[in-house]
Amino acid sequence: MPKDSSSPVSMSDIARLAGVSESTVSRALNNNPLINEKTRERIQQIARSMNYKINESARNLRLKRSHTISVVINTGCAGGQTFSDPFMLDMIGAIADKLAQYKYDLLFSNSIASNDDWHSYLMGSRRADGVIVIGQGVDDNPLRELQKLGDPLVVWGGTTKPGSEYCIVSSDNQMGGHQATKHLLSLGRRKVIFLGDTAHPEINGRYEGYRTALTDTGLGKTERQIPVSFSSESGYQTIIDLIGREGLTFDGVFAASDSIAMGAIKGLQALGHKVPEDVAVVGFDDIPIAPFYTPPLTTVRQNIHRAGELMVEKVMRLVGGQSAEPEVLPTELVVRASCGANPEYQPVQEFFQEGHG
Amino acid sequence: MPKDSSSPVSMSDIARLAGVSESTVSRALNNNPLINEKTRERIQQIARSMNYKINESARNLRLKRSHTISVVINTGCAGGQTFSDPFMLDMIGAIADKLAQYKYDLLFSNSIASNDDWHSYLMGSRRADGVIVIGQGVDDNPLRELQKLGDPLVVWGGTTKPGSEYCIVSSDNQMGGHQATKHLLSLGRRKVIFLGDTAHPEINGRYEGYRTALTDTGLGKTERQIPVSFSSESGYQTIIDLIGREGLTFDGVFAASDSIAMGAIKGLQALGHKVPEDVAVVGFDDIPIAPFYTPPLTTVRQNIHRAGELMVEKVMRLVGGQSAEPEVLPTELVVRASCGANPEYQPVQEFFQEGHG
DNA sequence: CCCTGTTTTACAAATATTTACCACACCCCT
DNA sequence: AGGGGTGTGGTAAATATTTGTAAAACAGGG
Repeated sequence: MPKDSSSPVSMSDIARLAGVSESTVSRALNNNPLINEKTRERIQQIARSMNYKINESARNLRLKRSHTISVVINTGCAGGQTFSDPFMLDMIGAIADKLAQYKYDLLFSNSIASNDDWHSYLMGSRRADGVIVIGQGVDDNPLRELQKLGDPLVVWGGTTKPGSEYCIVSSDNQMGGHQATKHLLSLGRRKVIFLGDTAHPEINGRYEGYRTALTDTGLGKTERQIPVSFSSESGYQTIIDLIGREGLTFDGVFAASDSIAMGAIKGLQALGHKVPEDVAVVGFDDIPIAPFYTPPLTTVRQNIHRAGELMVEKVMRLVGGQSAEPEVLPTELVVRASCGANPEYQPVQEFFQEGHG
Repeated sequence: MPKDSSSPVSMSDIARLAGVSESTVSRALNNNPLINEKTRERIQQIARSMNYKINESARNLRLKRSHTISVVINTGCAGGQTFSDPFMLDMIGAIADKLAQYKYDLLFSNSIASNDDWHSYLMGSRRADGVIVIGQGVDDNPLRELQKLGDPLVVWGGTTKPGSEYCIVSSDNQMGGHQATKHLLSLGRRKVIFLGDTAHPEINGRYEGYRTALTDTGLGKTERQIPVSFSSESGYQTIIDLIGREGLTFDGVFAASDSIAMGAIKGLQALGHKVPEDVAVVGFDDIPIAPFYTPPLTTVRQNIHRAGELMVEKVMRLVGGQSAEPEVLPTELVVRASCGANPEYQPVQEFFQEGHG
């Protein structure tokens, strides 16, 4: 029979049972060398037998910390409605796993508005010791503000803007954009459009890579960027509208995310255009469904797991008063069928190669 | 100029500035009627001007609570690697939004193993006032244990097992399975197989619906269930293996999730079978990508948003010492093209109908 | 002016933990 | 035998808040 739940066991209970003072219990449980090994063992034994669990509120109060990191999804779209991109969940999972290694808690927020006071909301009441923000957003003023106040902050984002000195971890978006676009061009495509909202720094990096690939090939004049938000609907509707207005004026699409790419492909198919024969499409992210789409999606893979780990490591350094440098992760082009390079592609090849991941 | 960050402003600072005692400040900030309206106004004004934020650790310590709810993803697959089903993120988002309304924090856990002591981990150190578990899992002993210890607990799951008295919110999985299967049968399919692991109660409910639909139609003998885990890979591989072994012995597939359904469709296509002509497929969840898959996926929609709201409402009741009843949400069949009923389906129809909802 | 009753505010205890400082005992050396 | 170091463990203060109780201030009626 466990203790009465109305009075959970506290340090003073242990102290009374062990016949020592509370401070001794505290030191014993923290393996403080001031305490004799024998007493320490005895006290820890009593604590175990009473199923004692330290009260984190009290400890955090005394130690002026929270042992918690806030994780914020910051896609810019207010209300937090439409962030169901699978990419996000993978990222949060990776962060959660790594934080658990550090025995830190993960406080999740998604409905934080751009005009809120982020410092007050995330750090002000000492709810968290540090913040990880996923997505740099269109307006990074809240992030700058956080950084200026000295809050430990790591951002998953794009390139550093001038005056933004917070620690950014990101994929090499320019490299990814370049890989994707060069690949399309190398397959003979001559009019490749870019689908994505360049107001987001991470998207803008992909756009830059796209542009340099075009100019490298002497096709700089054919550049065309169309702003699209982060959903499949948006990709679909944009393609329908565009072709409805102008006809099919392009033979390649580089989409800023896999979700957008899939919407775009559906739009092309709806209008009777074949992918990849008429239009080749490349996405970004390599979400889990990508190999199983029709056609299987050629895309740029980001190392989400490593990214999550890195962000946690860096935010822990900042919490500990150390410095943390920005870091850029390489991307990898995954060639499947939607680009036209690999019409025979079947997922099974991939899983044999990778030993089922 | 904000205060020196090394000494955040506390109640005693406000008290000194206002020339009153700390207790008066506390009551004033909590709008306690014991405090004269004029002093209250004055104190709140001072607090605002000093950018005062209450220290939640201290408050929680004093009030013996944490103002936090733990949310656990419990798909049973240890390590927390493969839960990137978009369904999960939608659910967590819905829960987070609703918790924010209550001004409660969301503590996120995913790497909790089945053999851990859930109570210690989630509640023991007073980290959370209650727990929401997403997924009943194959083994619900940890959940029973939590409930027996009196922890406020709400579970997203399937049907109640005998002896499990925790509060369950769920979709009407039997209804959904019945809708899906009956739909396939009404389209003339005569050999429909079920893809999913019935060890999970929620999946088992869908399987029950599938079975009753078959027996209702006199096709009970044709029942066939194949265990598949929660990923597209698994759906794909299962179909490849099955047809490789036995040839195409079925003309319909009801998959326990959209991810599985998409993997299965890809497997069928890989072997040269047409969907929906040769085999009709229906999924479950209506994830955002479903309308944009090829063919657009016929599926059973769950009201995730309402589910998240309900779970939060119920867990708050439990935290407040009230009771909370289980609740079952109706499902809705969404007919697109993968079942063969609606070959002309295009996403745009849907979005016009729903006003881009 | 005093008594009563009401309004307003102060005092102090309580929450569970950590830690700087102090005290006691013991042993060895002188 | 006393002094100084060392190994232990206790005392009390500190963290920021809430709340029961006491007390002061104040008004009104006799």
